[in-house]
Amino acid sequence: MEPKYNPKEIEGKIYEYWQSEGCFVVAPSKDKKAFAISMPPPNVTGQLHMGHALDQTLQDVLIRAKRMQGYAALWLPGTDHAGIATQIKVEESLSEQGITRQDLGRDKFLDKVWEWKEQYGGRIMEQIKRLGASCDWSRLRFTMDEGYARAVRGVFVDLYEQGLIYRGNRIINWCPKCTTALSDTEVEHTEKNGSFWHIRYPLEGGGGYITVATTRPETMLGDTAVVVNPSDKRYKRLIGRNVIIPLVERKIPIIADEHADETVGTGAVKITPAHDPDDFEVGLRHKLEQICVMDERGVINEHGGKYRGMDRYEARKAIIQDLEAGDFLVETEPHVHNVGECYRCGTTVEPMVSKQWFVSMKPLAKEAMDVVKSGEIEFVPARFAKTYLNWMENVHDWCISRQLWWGHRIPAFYCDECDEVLVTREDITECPKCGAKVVQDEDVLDTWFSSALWPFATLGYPENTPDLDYFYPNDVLITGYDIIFFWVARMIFSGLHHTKKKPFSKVLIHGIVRDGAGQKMSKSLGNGIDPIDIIDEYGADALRVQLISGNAPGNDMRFYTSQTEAFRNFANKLWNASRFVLMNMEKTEAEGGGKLSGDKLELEDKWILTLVNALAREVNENIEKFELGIAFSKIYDFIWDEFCDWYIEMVKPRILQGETGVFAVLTDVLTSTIKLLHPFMPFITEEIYQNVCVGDGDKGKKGAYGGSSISVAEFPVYRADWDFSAEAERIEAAKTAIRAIRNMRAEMNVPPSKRAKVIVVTDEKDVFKRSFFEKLAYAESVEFGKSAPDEAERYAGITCPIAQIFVARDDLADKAKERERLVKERAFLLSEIEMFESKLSNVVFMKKAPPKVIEEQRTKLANCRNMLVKVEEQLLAAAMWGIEA
RNA sequence: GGGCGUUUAGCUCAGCUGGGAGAGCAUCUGCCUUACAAGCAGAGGGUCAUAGGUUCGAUCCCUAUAACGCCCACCA
Repeated sequence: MEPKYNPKEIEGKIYEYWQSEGCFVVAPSKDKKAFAISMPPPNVTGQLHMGHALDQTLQDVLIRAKRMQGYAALWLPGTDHAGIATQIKVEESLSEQGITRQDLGRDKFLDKVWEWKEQYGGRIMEQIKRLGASCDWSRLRFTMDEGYARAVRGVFVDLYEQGLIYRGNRIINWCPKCTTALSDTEVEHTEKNGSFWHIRYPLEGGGGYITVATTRPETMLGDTAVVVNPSDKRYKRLIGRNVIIPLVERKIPIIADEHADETVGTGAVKITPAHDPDDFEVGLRHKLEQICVMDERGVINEHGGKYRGMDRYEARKAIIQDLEAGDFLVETEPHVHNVGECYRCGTTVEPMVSKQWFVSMKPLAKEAMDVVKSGEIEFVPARFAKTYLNWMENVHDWCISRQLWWGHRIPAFYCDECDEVLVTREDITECPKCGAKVVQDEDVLDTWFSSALWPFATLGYPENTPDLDYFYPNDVLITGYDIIFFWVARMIFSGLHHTKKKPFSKVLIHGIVRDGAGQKMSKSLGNGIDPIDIIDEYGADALRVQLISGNAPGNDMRFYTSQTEAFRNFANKLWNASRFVLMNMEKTEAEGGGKLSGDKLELEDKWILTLVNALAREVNENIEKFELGIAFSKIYDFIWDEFCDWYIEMVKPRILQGETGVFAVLTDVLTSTIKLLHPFMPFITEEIYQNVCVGDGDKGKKGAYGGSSISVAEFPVYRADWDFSAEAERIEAAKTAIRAIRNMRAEMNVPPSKRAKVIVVTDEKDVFKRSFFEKLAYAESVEFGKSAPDEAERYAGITCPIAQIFVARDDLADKAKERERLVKERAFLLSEIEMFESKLSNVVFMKKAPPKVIEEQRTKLANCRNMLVKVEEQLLAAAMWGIEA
């Protein structure tokens, strides 16, 4: 093993080893319980970003832990065709050659997209492998592969036949750049500074004006009414009269509707049913005409008179100029309002009436809410259930048709002759009713319509396959809070409706990864950090644990490479500890991994075994609660602080003396520890396992990846027979003593090279081993005594729980510093004592506090008092030998 | 207009169901102590946002306030 851990050298070959051993391939098994996670499918042509890395890591930690715990653990990977995103990408690349998709035509364009998919489709999966993801790659799926497409089509037909999918002319969000309809979730709202234009609409036949206010004057081209509130006294007499739209010169009525709010604007609202969701509703109530004034690119159409051919913003400018010129513009008021933007391209969305396909949400939403309310599906952290329910409560019908070419084509066929609409599982060419030719709907389905089926369509649905039976419902879904509505919600109602089962039991939600300045990482800002670069430099393990550490569930986190470095260092620490064990084992030809027998164990062995044992228990508990970061930090602390800094140092003298039995403990502890760590840091733990952990299970040849992998080893659990709490406490006392000596020496600036005689006064000699002080506390020699040494002035005294330590101070330090230390110590003890005393003399505390707490306080008080006595003795002695106290 | 989150050491953040606050980085001091300088040993640094309340006891529970951030919503 090299002195420095070099992840780059080993990660690739380890991943290959796992794959060749088939460590991640899983099948239904009678002997095992299933545990299944479906990977949120990334965009097929996308590239790995930090958000994925976080998401993948969480899933991998869980699935690896479950695999080791003996579950048939399935992590099913796959990619999403990502309709708009992919189509835009391919169109962009074509436009570099000056080609549009229309030039190519639908079929040829789709060929190009498939080519594109073939070219880039494997990229992100390869990147996910770099992270160490333990997916069952034999089950890789794609949302447009053959079986999946059948599932999607079947579901569409089912919903249609059940009356839950309908086609209708309704107002939808339209992206003029992507030239497609969008669902509500695909629109992002941003606050923008705009204007509120007050415009005079002259009354028909003269007699004045009614002033309306609007933020989008260009829509006046499609106005079909002005509404006022029926109780608005200002306008009561005008209800029923007509106004003439300025510039347009069209006559429209003034009507009464509650929609108008007296307190907003002028209290009179112009109504454009074809271009505003509110107005659309008003229009329906009053049977108003819908005049669509824009084409699919947001350009004014033939209904716009002289403005025809202008882009919507050009038209707005021109209209305002003309209004001003015609003295129709009363006022221009600055106004902040929310503008909807396309989540893919950022273009301002245009509400438009259009014929689209919709999923009827109300009937589906009820069950989807019940299952969360009852706790059958549990969100972690729980607060996201509220977010989910709130959304589901107010959900609108879901517009699922997209005017794109890349995606699942809507399986609806229209008859040329009899206008029959046919929604079918198989393609048809002629109308079964009249025999005329039929044409298929041009549109495709919302990508999210197909990804909503992911947990079951990937397992064979609609066929009732053994896989579906065994791995469905999934156990956990892991994803970011930003796609709860897009995906999680839709999977829940889709799963419930189509399979009659919930798709998963728990939803683990995480936040997003931001850059060091707290900014969202994005391509346009150029502040993204490429996970692959990080892996290249620091290793996948370091990246993984960084991503799951130091942040509360569901919260966002910031990414600092200084953190990655810290975890890289941790990997190196573990590496070197393992190297130490291995090197010494080879040197002494000791056998590791032998059976541990309790009667041969030293105190410190029992101590460390007790700690690993407790660690195993806690890590299991934390993982069960999805507290992965907490679990990891416990392992981290154990390895670095307890195992490396204390245990290994404690046993070094034994190794030097040629004791070989200690290697059984060393390898046992190391093996348990790296098993616990493996889900978090899979690569380094495998490498160590293969090199050091001889004798574990059916391990093959050392260093050759010959035998079984740690990834399928048994996960450590708590064992009552390895719990030596009493002995462990003794070692803590020894540690305290050693720390106290170090502390004193440091305060007096004594270099480690200056060794000093140590006298230990204690009743428990075996706790305070000579070698501990020699190795860990720079002792020159160690003596045990029954009481303080005679020439007290030649020693610095340190008071600890079950011992008093005297360090020969002849050459160590000046007396003034020593006195200072004692005085400080005394002051500290006095303040502690005062605090405990006041607590214990509080009658209400004594009456109400739990006995355990009272006992604790008492013990602490007693300890402090004992120590105070010793400290004062020393101060007294100091006074006797002439140091002012 | 609703809902949610955050506020803890110089920086970034932990702190699981209340019993006197931790990590990493940074800073300071001393060490190349044969696993590791990507290291070892020590140190400094916090009235846990503010004001009330519950409690024997509050960083933790309740109420209000402030600042910042996020999500949802058809206010022209």
